[in-house]
Amino acid sequence: MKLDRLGDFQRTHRNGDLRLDHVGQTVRLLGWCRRVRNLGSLVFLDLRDRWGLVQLVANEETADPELLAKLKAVRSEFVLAAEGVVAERESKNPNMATGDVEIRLTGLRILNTAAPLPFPLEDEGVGEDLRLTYRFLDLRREQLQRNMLLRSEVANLTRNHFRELDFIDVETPILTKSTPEGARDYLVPSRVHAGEFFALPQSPQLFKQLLQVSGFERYIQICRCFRDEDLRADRQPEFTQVDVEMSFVRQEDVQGVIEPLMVKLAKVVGQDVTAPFPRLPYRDAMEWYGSDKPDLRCGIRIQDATALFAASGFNLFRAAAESQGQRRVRALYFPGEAAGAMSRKQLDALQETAKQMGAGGLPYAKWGKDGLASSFKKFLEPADEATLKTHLGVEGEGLALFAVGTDAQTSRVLGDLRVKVAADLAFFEKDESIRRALMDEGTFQFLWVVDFPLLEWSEENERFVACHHPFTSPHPDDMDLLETDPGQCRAVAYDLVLNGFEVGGGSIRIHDAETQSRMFRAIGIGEAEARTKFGFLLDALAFGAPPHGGLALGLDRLVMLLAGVDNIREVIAFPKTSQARCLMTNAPGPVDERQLRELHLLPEARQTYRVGAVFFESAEGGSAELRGQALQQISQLTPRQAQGLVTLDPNGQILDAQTLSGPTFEF
RNA sequence: GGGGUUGUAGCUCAGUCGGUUAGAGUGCCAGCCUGUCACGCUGGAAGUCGCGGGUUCGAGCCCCGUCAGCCCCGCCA
Repeated sequence: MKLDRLGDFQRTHRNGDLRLDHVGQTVRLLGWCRRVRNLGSLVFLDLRDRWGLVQLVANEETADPELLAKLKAVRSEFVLAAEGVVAERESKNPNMATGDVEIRLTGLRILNTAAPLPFPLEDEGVGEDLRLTYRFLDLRREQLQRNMLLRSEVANLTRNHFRELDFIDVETPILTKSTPEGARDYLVPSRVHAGEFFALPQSPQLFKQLLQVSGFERYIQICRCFRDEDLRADRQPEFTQVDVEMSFVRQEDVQGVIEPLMVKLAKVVGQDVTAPFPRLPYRDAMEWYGSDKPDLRCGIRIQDATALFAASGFNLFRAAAESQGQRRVRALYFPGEAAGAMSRKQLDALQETAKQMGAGGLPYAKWGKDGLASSFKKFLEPADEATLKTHLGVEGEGLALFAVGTDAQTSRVLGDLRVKVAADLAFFEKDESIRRALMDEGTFQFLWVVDFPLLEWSEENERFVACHHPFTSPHPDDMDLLETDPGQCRAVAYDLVLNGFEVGGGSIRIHDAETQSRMFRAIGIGEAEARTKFGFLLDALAFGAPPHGGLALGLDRLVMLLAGVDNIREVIAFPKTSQARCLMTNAPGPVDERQLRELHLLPEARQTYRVGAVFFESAEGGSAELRGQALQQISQLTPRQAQGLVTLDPNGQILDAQTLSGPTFEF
């Protein structure tokens, strides 16, 4: 098909903006054909641009035959420039923003054709591998256009927010140094320095701290970070971080800068949230919610029920009560008729889930229409039941689930079931207030989890490792524990949590060399090692480092939650699959051997040198040093007639040498 | 590294107990159609049943392996 040129065509309006006010005006529009409806001598076409959709029309009576023929040749996703007059429609479409008007065509340019798309843009259920292979088409879909627009809006609001607060945006290196602690690094081989590597940043952590030493006081960067770890629905190997660092601040100061930003961002998607957000110590979060990132849309709390079973006939529970706190009985109580109506089959399914999370079983007590049903009913005297009901706060119907074990075990199981079960029950629960208590869908529940432990014991490394990172300040009240009981030492570290997702994390940093040394010592990094790995940081701390702290927000995850989608790929233009591939570009891919050699990742190939007493040169390149070696070899081999072919391996070892007869001038 | 799940026409899917020529909707192509807007009607083309092997008289279906997508555990300072 012969294409038209854009030429001097100038767009006069955005397609989505046209209204009855425009009737009578001649307009020039650009965009893609969403669909043609050809009724024979009357043809409709929906033209889409970034701002909306408008209907074009032409008919046999009024339109130029050539124009009509051209219009009929248009297929979905052709790129068009259209000129026409805005007219009120004969039959209006109330489902369309521009549904009152249409454009009576007076001119049409086909700027480009389009092959039939591999998948329909309207369809929601298209396979994700296909969508990722043709991501440029996928991004034409309304949902992704909306998501990318939202993301852009969030980034702009964020920049403006920090700009108003006098933060400075500083770029930090992408080619940087591998950090020994934490996630696996993506490595970049250095061509100039054989055998050495850059690492892509997991975060600009040290740089932003050094910028505080430099005196910038308030730093912000929206930057890409990289972690070579396995993916999840909310985790990509490269991701964007809103990176913040401030001098002369306490934890509350950092939080006080972030909270109003969250209020603004929530507002973009019509959510009213109020600052300050609740602060929840890590210990309470684990005790009440079994998670360090609790979803507070669910109001149910884990309760300790150990003491109730001190004299129980149920051995499992009594043994825990007698374990002196080593093991406990903890419970979740879900009120409501939906909970009381849980079937045996559903409870069995829950038990399976619990077992997969490492629980031995899932004892339950259910108060339904027919009274009490329980997996340990035979051990429950009427008096015990009454105590249990009082303790758990049972009124009317409901379901209690129990877990027995160490705190870590029971937290994990109950923390997970808390949200899962509550969400399921809320779906069926008829009582509005109970439903809200179970799961208040459609709200944003921010909170800060604070007072994280500074260190945790790593079985793998047989030493303590930093929970957050090794630059996190110990809690001032716990400073002595660093040496006496490191596991109990709290950190001045805080996570921002939204609806069960960690959307940010930060800490007050260590700003004096002595504390930093104590920290390194606590995690088994010796003085020499600290010097090699973090020498520049230790130096910096020695030259007037101000007290400082900050935080990083996961922009992708935040936008995901704002967009109300359950996958981070939906808010990233060109994401990787869960196997860390790009299906569109097929990255990562193999590279030429030549490239590998340049990067010193493959040994240099064997090389044959033509050498002679008068001059020598390489036949196919080779290395200058080895040419000299080849010459030496041939002169030893044939002292009088030093000319020939010498093949050396990359280390200069002779693989083959032969003399050539006669003078060497013919080279 | 481990577990689960999916893979059939361009797309979304159905496919019974292992049994004749693997179907539907949609998209695509052609024709008709003056008020459509998921236009309608008629006709047509379209398949390496992810790939490889095995069992069987016979495999889309059963078995083994493998690849890819998705979810989870480990991992993610």
